[in-house]
This record gives sequence, C-alpha cells and structure tokens, in this order.
Amino acid sequence: MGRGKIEIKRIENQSSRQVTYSKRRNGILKKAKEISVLCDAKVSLIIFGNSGKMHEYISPSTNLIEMLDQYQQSTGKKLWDAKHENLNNEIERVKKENDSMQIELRHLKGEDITSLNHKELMVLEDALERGVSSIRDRQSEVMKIKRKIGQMLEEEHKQLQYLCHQQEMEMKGVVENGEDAFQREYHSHMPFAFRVQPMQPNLHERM
Amino acid sequence: MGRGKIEIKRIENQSSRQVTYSKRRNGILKKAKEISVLCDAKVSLIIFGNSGKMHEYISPSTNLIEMLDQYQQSTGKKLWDAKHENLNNEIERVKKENDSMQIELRHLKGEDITSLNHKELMVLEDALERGVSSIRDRQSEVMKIKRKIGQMLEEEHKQLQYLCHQQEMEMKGVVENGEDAFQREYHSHMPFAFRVQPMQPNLHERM
DNA sequence: AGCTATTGATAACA
DNA sequence: TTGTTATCAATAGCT
Repeated sequence: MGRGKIEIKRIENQSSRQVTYSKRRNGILKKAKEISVLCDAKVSLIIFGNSGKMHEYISPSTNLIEMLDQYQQSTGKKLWDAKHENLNNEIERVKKENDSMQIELRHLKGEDITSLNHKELMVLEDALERGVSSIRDRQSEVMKIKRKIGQMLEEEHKQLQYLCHQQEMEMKGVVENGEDAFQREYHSHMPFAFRVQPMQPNLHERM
Repeated sequence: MGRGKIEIKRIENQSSRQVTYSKRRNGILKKAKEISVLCDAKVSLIIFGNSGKMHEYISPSTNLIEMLDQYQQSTGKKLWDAKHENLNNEIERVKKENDSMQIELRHLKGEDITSLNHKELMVLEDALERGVSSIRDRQSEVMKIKRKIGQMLEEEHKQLQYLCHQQEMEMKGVVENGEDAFQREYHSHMPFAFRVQPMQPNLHERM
C-alpha cells in the first residue's frame, strides 16, 4: 500500500527503516484503538523500537495487569510466578550465606563448639588470637594518640592562661580609662570566645 | 476501507461486530508481524474478544516477560504485584543482615577496626577473650576425654592380649587332637575378628 | 514533516 | 464462517 510493493523483510537502510517504523507504528496503534472501540475488544499493545523507546496502547476498558491475569488464565503459562521463583531462589541463596556466617560468628564467640573437632578448634583459636592481637595493637595505638592529645591540650591550656592574663592586664588599663561596669563584666566571662581557636580542632573526636 | 466509510464507535449489531472483529484482528496481527520484521521492533500484542478467546503476537526476538520487564523500566510502573514487592523487601532485609554480620566477622578477625573508638574496641576484645577461653575450655575437655579413651583402649588391649593368649593355648590343644594345617594358619591370623567387639565403639570418632 | 500514487485492508454483500 | 469486490485507509517513495 504505497508507491510500490515491498517485501516483508528487514529494511536495511537505517533511516528509511526508522521512517517506516514511525509510520507503521502510528498505523498499528490506530488499528488497536479502532478494534477495541468497534468490537469492544480488550487490547494490549506494547512496542519497542530500535531506539529503545516504548509505545503502548491498552484498551480503556482494562489495564495491563488485568490483561496479564487473563493471559495467564488463557495460556496456563506462568508469568510472574516465574519471576517469583527467581526471587525466592535469590532469598534462599542469601539466607544460606547468612546461616553460615551466623555459625561462624557463634563459633568465634565460643558458642556451639561442642560439635567441632580438635583441628577445627585450633583453627578457631588461631583466628581469635589474631583478632585479639590486632585489637590490642589498635588499642595501644589509640592510647598513644590520646596521650599526645592530652599533652597538646595541656600546652594549649597554658598558652590560653597566658593570653588570659595578658588580656586582664589590658582590661585594667581600659577600665581606668573609663569603661563601664557592663563591659567589664562581659569581658571577664567571655574573654576569647571568638578570638582563640583550639590548636587541634576535632582531633579528639577520632577517639 | 470498505464498501462504505464507518464511524469508529461500537458496532451494535452483534454478528457484524463479530465479523469485523475477526477480520480486523487478523489485520492487526499481520501488521504487528510486519512491523517487527520490517523494522526489527519488539512487539507484544494481546487481544481478548468478547467471547473471551485470546489472540496474541510476540516478536520472535523476545518474549512476554522480557517485554514486561522493559515496560516496567520505561514506565516506572510496577506490574509485579505486592507479593513481588514483599519478596524484594525480604531480599533487602536479608542482605542488610548479611552485611552487618560480614562487618562483625571482620571486626572479630581484627580487620577494618581503625574506624572503631576505644569503647567499641573494648567490647570486641571482651568478646574475643570470652571466645578464646570457651574454646580453650573445650580443648582441655577434649584432651581429657582423649586421655580417658587412651586409658580405655589400653585396658582393652590388655584384655585382648589375655584372651589371645588363652585362645592360643586352646588352639594347641585342638591341634594336638588332629586339626589340619589350614585351620591352624587361619586362626592364628584372624583370631577374634568376629568374636570380640571394642568396649567403647566409635568413642574416638567424636574427637 | 508533507504529498500522492499505489498497495493493502476491509465493509457490505453473497 | 469464508469469499468477493467496491471502496476506503495506510503507506512507500519522493520532496
């Protein structure tokens, strides 16, 4: 139905294939609407072109899910049961993984070990000892850092004290030059809030 | 496209509706095949007539499930119902459980511990120490039982030796009463195989 | 995207 | 249902 007859086989020319696709797609969608109106049929039409873009028509009297339910009834084929089976398998797999980890954890915590033989117990003991020594290493590292921070804070404290003392001296000078009581009060309680930053901000948060 | 133009609205006459349905159905199915061949599009076409009978066309390059998966991707709508959703949630849940166990295991093995603070390290250390002591207890228990079994086996051995000796004495008596050479040979190599059972069968297998 | 010659689909009828 | 055919609709090849 065009200027010439065409064979029904893949159109090799990319752009004319695209054009034909677009025209025929509109055609078939129109046909789908027509048959569902004229004959009140339920139609589900889904088309994916090469670009991956989707076009669909579903009769207004129904919806895709209902259509698929009817499809399953008619064909006896499973559609989403197959899907469910896959998911169930996945769950099984992950749960098994879970169980074996559960067991390993219990063993490491010294539970449920009566079923283990001597060799298995040795392996476990080794693992635990490695764990303990790793953690003790880390502990001592942490302590070292803490001590260091302590020293730093102490130094900082000393310096602050010094600054504080200096400030007070200045204050006295100002007051003697006529500063009022409020300002004296204010400065003596919040002397450096916005002027002195800690030398090692947040360092202690890592502990 | 017929002897007369028609309005696109429901055909009230039952039988002509049926005829039109049948003809147009064939037409649209043909169109579906054509577009999928000409333009290698993926088409899913499902039609239910008033009778409830189904007709379908799915491009040979795909299948309904694949189409529906793509449909979901394209639309974001979920077709797989609540059951499906639940299964997905279950998978999520189990996977999360899995991950946290994974982490706990690594921590117990002394891996990935730099992110832990002092308190957490202490907790870990305690757990590991309890694990080690459980396992050492079990080890010593196992050793005790092994020693016990050793003693038992020794005793059993002694008893067997005694029985063996007795048996040999008996043999000599029999031989002197005319038993032939074959029988003598036989008994001296397999003296008690079917007559003496171990006193503690399988006990050593538990170790 | 439009146009139109031509083929293809089908409404009415048998 | 199926077949025929006059007609209408879709579209292939061009612009």
